[in-house]
Amino acid sequence: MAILAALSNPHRLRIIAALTSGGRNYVSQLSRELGISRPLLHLHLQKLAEAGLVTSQLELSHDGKALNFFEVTDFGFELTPSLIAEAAKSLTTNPDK
Amino acid sequence: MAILAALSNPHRLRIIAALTSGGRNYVSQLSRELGISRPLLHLHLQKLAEAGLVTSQLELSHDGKALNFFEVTDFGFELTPSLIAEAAKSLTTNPDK
DNA sequence: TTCATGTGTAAACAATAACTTACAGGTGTA
DNA sequence: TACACCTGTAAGTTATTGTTTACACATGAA
Repeated sequence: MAILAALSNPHRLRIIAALTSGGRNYVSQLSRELGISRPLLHLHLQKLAEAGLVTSQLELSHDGKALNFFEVTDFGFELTPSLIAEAAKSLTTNPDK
Repeated sequence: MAILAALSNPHRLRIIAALTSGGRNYVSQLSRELGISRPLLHLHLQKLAEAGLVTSQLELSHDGKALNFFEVTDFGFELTPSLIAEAAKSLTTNPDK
């Protein structure tokens, strides 16, 4: 559910695409490549991370800057009516929001 | 993309679940079973139909009422980083919204 | 005719999500 | 010190969704 919500946004799809094709990257660099503001990218990365679609690890560059690298987890989900029906059961009992 | 957006809503997941488990159903009846108002259900069904996840066909009941039956299409999608990366290409060239 | 059923949709409002701007802090180099 | 990078986040605004209420119309039965 959180995964579907995370993927229902053009920016976030492009973020995953960029990280998939170009490999891991840090926030500021990625924001330049995608042409979206850093705070906005930060927010989207946050949602993707909450959904477990990306992970981050803070690293120190050679010149001492702290860079937060993101990369996609190699997830795999299948979307079929029956699987959705199964997943939807957790909605009635567990009011997600 | 429209598919992902359509699935990123609790109501719509429950609609698919209900139609998958209980088979085809018409709007008013479904709204009673799910406990959501008919206009609201109508709107959600509309979005699901636009995404191609459900189809509808108008039928006449024995007593002459026009009933609009909905059923799920047996779709199947796989969600992986590379498939998303591929799908995201159509976003840059084709501004969906 | 009136009532109960079914259909659809427009309009107004409420709740979320998206986005920008602005701030606060860190390091290394000139 | 001042600048150029990097990080994060809070606040305010705009845009998008979701939701309700109310309308309009059609059919069969009482």
